[in-house]
Amino acid sequence: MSEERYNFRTVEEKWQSEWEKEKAFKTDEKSDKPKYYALEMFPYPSGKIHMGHVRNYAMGDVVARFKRMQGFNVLHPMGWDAFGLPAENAAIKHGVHPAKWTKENIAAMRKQMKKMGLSIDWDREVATCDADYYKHEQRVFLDMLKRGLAYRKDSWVNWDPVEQTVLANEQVVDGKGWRSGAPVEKRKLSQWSLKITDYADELLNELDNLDGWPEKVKLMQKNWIGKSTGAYLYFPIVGKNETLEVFTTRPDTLFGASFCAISAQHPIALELAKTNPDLAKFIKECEALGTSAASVETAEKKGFDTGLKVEHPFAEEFKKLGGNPELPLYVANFVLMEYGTGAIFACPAHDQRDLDFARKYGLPVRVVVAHKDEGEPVVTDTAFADIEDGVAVNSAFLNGLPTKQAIPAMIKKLEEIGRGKATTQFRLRDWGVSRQRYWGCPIPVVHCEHCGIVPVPEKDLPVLLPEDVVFDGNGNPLEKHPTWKHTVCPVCGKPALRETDTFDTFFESSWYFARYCSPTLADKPFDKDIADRFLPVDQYVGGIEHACMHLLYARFFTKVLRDCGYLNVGEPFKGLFTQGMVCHETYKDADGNWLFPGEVDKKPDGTAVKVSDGSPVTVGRSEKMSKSKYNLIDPEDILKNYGADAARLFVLSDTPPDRDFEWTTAGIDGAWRYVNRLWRLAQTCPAETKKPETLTKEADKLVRLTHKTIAAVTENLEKLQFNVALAKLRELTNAVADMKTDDDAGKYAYRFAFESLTRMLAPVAPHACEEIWHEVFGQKDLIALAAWPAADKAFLVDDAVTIAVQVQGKLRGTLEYAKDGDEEALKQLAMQIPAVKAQIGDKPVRKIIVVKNRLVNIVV
RNA sequence: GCGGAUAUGGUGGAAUGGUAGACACAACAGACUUAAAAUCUGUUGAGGCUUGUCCUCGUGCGGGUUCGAGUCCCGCUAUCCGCACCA
Repeated sequence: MSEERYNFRTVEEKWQSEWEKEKAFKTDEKSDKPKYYALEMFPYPSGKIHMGHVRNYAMGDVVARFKRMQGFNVLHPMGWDAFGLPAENAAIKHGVHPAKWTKENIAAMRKQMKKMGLSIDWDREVATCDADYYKHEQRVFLDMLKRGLAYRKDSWVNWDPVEQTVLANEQVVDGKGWRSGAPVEKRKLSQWSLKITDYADELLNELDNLDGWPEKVKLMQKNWIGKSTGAYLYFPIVGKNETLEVFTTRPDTLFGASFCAISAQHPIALELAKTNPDLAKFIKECEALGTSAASVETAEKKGFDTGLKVEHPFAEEFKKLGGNPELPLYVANFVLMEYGTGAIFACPAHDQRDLDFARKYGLPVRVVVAHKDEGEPVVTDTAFADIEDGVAVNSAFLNGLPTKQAIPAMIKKLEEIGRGKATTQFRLRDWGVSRQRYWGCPIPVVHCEHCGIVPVPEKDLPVLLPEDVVFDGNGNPLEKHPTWKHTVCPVCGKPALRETDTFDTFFESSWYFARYCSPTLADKPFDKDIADRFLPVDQYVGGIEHACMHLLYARFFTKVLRDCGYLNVGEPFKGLFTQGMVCHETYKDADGNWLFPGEVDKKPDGTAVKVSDGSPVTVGRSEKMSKSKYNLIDPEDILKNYGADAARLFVLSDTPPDRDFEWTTAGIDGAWRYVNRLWRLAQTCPAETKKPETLTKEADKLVRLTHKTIAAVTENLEKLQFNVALAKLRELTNAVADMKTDDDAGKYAYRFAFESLTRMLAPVAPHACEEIWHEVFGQKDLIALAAWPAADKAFLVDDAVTIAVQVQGKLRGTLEYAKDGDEEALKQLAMQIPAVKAQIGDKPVRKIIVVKNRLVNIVV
């Protein structure tokens, strides 16, 4: 206590080992306290934690510690999303085995995370690449197979013809393989899919019950599921005994049809390409875009006229309206095979994409929807796609019908003549879980020539990954393994082949939150009773980038687990919070090369120079920290030089947690100074003083402020408004520092306020607060397990309030007035303010609006 | 392209439709010091003059609703996130 400077290194180390020794954060499954499950999205073990992790885990840890102090039995676990591509890339590049690479990365990251002082029950740690973990999901997969939820389906993949390997979307750069540089091809593979679409309605409907989720995420999931009602339409192909089936949400625009278009992967296109080399070439061109929807839809719209014609379902009427009932059929690069039927009919006047395409290829544009008030639109470069205020025109039997009635009217007519039928379509597609990769969970089935696909019997689980594999960047290492895939059929006993695909890593992350409930249970994924007690997760914290895929897959998986009898809950995450990214300024030297922050010396005027030679540096805007832009700050350095408390304080201060956060040196310096200031205030904290009969005015003010701060901070933390909570705590800190301690009232108030402050800061800066708790307040037990302070309501309201006085809604003065005081007298007082009088002048007062205890507004 | 979000001083941001700028950073001035660091005190949205308990303007841009709009509504612009094999 004699040290002037706070030594965070010894203090942080001391309490971290103390917490570990005491098993302070171990979750007692038998506790009768109410449970609280706090969870952050588990990390991929890349080898080092980054600032995004620091921000994420700081938030989750504050929630966990806050709830623990509020008396909850908190479950706060951590683990590793340990399968995935980077380990395999490292194996190809550096020759290190994925298992070894992953294990070492986990050890390094665990060490860093422990230095953050997170209140985690490390006894529950899981790594998804352990057979003890993945064997359970093999069993769940067999359940899915039994229930018909897992099935084989042809899917398109990016194929690198040089590496003979399937590429991930991120491995396709400008239509070429990132290592080989060869133009990618699309290949159709028979792969495992899960019927998430069976659950589409439930996934959609239950969003309404997820009150603890941000509206934006629920909206994104709703749009991702994309339930839309519309119709299938049938267009006979002229001169052939075939019919083109299309899906549309706007059958009411059928009389505006201009052409039909099919995807480059549509069976008709593939068939025609066999005898048409130009079309084959065009399809190749489309394939070079890869399989990602974004690249397909942002590419310049291109088409290829197949020469085929399709017949309009209402050929007679269409002819009478001046249309040519034989519509050209194009292959178009923007039509997705995965959605609907892979074929569309195009109405350029009322769909922007169709219009762009029609203009390019000189196809007709027929207006068939008018605005109900403004009449027929003039379509030049902008399609009129409004459905709220549209009315059908130039459309035979639909004329005059508002769009919303025209749609069902058209469907009814189509059904009558057998040229279409109503349907509900989901944008959501079944979840393709097959990956042609080594570093993943083996899919537990056997392909037998005689018996077909045979599940591996439960007694033979787990199907283990072989360790002796070769990584040369060519093909799937599992497929190429000399012996591994050769086995015998569990049914007939004849030689058979193992499935060499592994699971998508989203499979592991879809149920890890349940595994934490029973992390070491050998014969089952988790104990049903314990899972039912601790699930759903009360507060889940992670990045917004997972809004659709991970969060939807986890919801789906939970429902499947429920239906297979593993647990009773149907939704995994009761509360969800999505934090923003961590950003930093970017720097480039005169030659345009990126520079690390450490290579740059910033001047007070905002300009910057290179440390090495003083040459000028261009300061770019703040962007998401990334390796490619060199704008990284290593948490390791920060923890070493400033300590965990300062780092945690900084990432939670100033910026709302859901927004992007800008890392600055000034900011971390400021947080570090605050920890030191707290320490100095601790040094001057008076010894325990009996509460005097009456408090001085100043002491009373501080006590009141303390209670108000407790109330505000409690509310802010419940809402995860860490930045606002910390601002309030700063205010209280300033008030404590201003408190004179030359009388007993002052001594009492100081100590009371400072003790409350210490408790409230404990979740954010746990080490410093623990030290103060023991050294200044002489406590024997941990502050981590102490009680959260309670605000006394009697101190929350003041006798006098400040009333704003406005004229015409503009502030002209303020008044101190008794709380809930007489309104008539208040009005008179307000009128007496000179500035108010001056504003009113000789204008008559029309009315006076009084908002109780807040303001008076005089309208003249 | 489609879907989702964001925009307030020099900077990060605060603000149940009711006193815009809390809290912090930076900057400037002062105290302490041989000096620096640290610390403490003060000033700090812009403009104006009559320097006041003053006036005008001000929350990305253009409109609207209201006694009153950063907040609600309509239309833009810019930036960010996701788009199904990165996790």
